[in-house]
Amino acid sequence: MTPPPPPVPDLTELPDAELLKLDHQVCFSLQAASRAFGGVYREALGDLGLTYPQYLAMMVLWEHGPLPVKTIGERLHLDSGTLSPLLKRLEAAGLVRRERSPEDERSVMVRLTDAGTELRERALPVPRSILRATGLSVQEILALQETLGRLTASLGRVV
Amino acid sequence: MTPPPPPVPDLTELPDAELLKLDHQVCFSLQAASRAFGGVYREALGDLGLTYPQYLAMMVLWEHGPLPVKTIGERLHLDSGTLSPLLKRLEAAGLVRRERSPEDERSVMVRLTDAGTELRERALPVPRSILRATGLSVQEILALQETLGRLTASLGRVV
DNA sequence: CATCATTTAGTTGTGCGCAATTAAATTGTG
DNA sequence: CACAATTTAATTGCGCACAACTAAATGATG
Repeated sequence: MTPPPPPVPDLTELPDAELLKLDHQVCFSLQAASRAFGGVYREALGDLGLTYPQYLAMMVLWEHGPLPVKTIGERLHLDSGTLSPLLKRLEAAGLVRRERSPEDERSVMVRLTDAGTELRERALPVPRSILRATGLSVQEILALQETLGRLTASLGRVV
Repeated sequence: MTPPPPPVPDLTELPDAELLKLDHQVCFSLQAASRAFGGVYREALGDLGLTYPQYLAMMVLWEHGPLPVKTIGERLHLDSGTLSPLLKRLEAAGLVRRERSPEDERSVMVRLTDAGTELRERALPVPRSILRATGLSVQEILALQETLGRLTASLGRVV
């Protein structure tokens, strides 16, 4: 990928103008990729009637079974301000039910309905088509995720 | 869409169930990093009274001078549905003026006010602090950008 | 030149993402 | 036990992203 390690500039040596460009590019690249993913997912998930964040929430439930809102939020790094309306929409679509936990009345358990469980079958082929659309090899994807993980940790906003 | 020899990633060996796990979603890593950037930018730009998308728009104007809305949108891959209210907010903040072009009355020219031009000085140290916050080396950043660029191109949603 | 198509912004509506606040239940402590 | 602190969701408000639509100006065509 980058076989020859040429004179590698340190951040402290670069002029502001250069940093401005670099900064612009890296954040912009990130958002552009994120937005491109959004478009592909919108197409892939349109038939299922899910948005991408809704799909993420469904995946957590498919994988782990009934969970309180808090746990879903931890898995997705989302707070109740985002999740509450999202889960309400999933409930309105008949995919989940929300009911307060008997043992702890603060907590709201979210569980799949039959329709929500069955939707998993139709969602199974989605990841493969998405990954194929990236044009990246498995190794590249893993390397990318590793870098992004470190980046996110450094930026320190795990929420 | 991709007539040239498709460099098919080696995904065929992994079972669907494995792919469907949250941990294997590149997109999730990407969005997490993107949101983490948002948080850091929010802190860095708070003093300037700018959001990150507003900062991007200001950067385009700082770099290129007065531009029609359409051109700003092309630079940032944003449409009028996003830009119109954003530019209105910048105008309300006294940073830009918007006036219809005399030679083409359809087009709206956006130009910096004095306050908008002067804001650039206060924005200059932002990129360095952002890049430092990433914890990545310059070569890692360049490699990341390269991968993200290919990714975005493959996903094919440049706008 | 009259009409239709295209271009350019704006508007509306939906759905995040997040900060700040509120309300209720639970826990901890004197 | 009483009361303060904490936990858990929900709500409100703001801004962005995008689709779908509208309105106005311009360009193209017969």
